[in-house]
Amino acid sequence: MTPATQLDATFAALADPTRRAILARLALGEASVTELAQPFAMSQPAISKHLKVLEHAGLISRGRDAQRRPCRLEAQPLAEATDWLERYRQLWETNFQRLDALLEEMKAQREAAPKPTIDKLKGE
Amino acid sequence: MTPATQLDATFAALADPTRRAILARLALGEASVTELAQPFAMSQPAISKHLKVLEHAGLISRGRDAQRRPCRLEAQPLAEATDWLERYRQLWETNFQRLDALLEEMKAQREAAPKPTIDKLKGE
DNA sequence: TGGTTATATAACCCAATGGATATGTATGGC
DNA sequence: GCCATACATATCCATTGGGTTATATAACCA
Repeated sequence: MTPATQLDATFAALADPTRRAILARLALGEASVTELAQPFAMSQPAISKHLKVLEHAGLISRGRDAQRRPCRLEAQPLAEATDWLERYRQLWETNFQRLDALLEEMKAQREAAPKPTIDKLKGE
Repeated sequence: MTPATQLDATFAALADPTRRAILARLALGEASVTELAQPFAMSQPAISKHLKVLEHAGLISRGRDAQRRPCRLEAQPLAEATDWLERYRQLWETNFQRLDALLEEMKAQREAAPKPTIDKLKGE
């Protein structure tokens, strides 16, 4: 899977509150499908579908214990998603600093050339 | 918007590669719709739709400069998403340590009671 | 005023998603 | 072998999502 596709799958999987709740539950330890389904007002097949999505995204893996198929959290895709977010959050912060610097600069020569764009954006 | 709904919108917005690319571009500084559309083999309305999704998720905001509607990255939802991910990644790590401890314990008394589940999961 | 540029909206298409119910399959206990 | 348990798969349905083209709106320019 290409990195972009992996991120697609990871973020798409995380976009559903049921699936995030399942991951939250799995962060406390492995659990069977029935155990995972219990808190939700939803059919068991619906949960199985969600688990399939999570498994396809690599966010969980599953074992076998008699009839049970215990699910377990896999952290690597979460780490990749975090990395992506962190990277752009940092870029944004530096950009924000640059913007602030720009505003300072403009303030110094305010009368010479008014530029409404930045001021407007800054105010929002 | 409830926190869960906000996370829904944020992760759903991030699940599309075009939208992630737009955010990456905006991390370098604000840009107009046309500028954002230029790198993509996609119609302008398609980009406008993506921007609407990003704006609805609070990931961007928009100003006005004559006909242009400059877009600007908004970092707060990114921060919230990062927080969510970090929280569960950390929980998972502690859980992983507990699992390792459990494996040690089982190893010590291996002959008494074989439990295939954990071994299988560990191997994947 | 009329034209050009930048962007938004409308209407439509098709594929994917999230849910349901019904049924199939695998495993263990008796 | 038979039944129960745990889960998966099949099918269906309504909604959403990402794309298109065509058209409307908004702001500047001559």
